[in-house]
Amino acid sequence: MSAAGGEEAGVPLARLFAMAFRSLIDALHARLKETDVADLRPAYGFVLVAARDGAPSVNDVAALMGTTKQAASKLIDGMEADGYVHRVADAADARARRIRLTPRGHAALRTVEAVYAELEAEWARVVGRERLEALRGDLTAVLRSQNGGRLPAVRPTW
Amino acid sequence: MSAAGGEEAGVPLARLFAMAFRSLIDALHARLKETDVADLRPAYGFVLVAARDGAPSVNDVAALMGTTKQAASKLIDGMEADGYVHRVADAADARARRIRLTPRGHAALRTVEAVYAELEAEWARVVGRERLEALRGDLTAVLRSQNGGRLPAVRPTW
DNA sequence: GGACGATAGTCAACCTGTTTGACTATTGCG
DNA sequence: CGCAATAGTCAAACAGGTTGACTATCGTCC
Repeated sequence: MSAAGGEEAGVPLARLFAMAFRSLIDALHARLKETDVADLRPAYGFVLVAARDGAPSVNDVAALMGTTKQAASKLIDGMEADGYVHRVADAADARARRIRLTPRGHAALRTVEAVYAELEAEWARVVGRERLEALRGDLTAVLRSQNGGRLPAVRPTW
Repeated sequence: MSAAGGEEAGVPLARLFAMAFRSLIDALHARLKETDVADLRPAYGFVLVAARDGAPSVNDVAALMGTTKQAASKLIDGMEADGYVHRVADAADARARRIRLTPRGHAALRTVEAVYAELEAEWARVVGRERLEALRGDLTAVLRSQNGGRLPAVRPTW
């Protein structure tokens, strides 16, 4: 008797989300293993995207990830050591340091996005593009509605 | 179409899943804080449900969670110490030990299910019951199709 | 009916990532 | 100015997980 059995009735959404997340992240990093960004850790991708869209501070990263700023700082330390980002002084606030992508970071982002796009395409092949976008829209709507219009932090509380 | 770089343009599904999972788990445990099962750790719920549906072995739990059997054993140690489950000998295999719910485990499961049902109901209130079930069905379909018909492990690889 | 590889589980050591707590430097505001 | 609030770091402790080694039992093949 398998512990993964008894699945016919509605599987709890929490479990589905956990599996879906893990599934995507695992597949992504499995494929990245064969590229020049094989050392990418799971959390890196989120920071890379954030750094493309803006120039997040340590606190921004902490808020994005849902950790303390100390943990965010260490995460950035790692990414900096791996050459993906670097810290730059904030022109307007001498306390703050902003994260910027290095050339390697830009390249990594492009690779990640290409591979990730494939993964979503494979999902679309199963349920159809339309349902996939409905799913994205519904999820976004619920998360925003429960969070004052903003999106919550990403890191699973485990 | 909204301004470039905004979040309205497709948020990556991986991120949405991560946020959705965290959101549900956080809300669940926030509400459980005020019950008699305040010491429930995030992973416990999955094991409780598995132990309701069957009598999982340590290896079953490891497969369900996506960890090593050592980690699963430790998890069960904790649940046993907290009085939620206990290990019983397997009638057919002297090597195996099966997990069973204690009375407290059953009570906890009932509480968790009641609170969790509320959470899903709140989701349904935003997107509608129908779309929620479509979402559940689509997710289940994709995960199964990519996993030889079975559902994959739950624990996020982080 | 033994021998042997495979399987279930545990123990112990270690590793990684996160938190808690304390501290410095800068900012904004009364 | 004076001072609370904010941005960030350092350091120690912790939690949960992994790797590796080991025991006991099972199943199979001869």
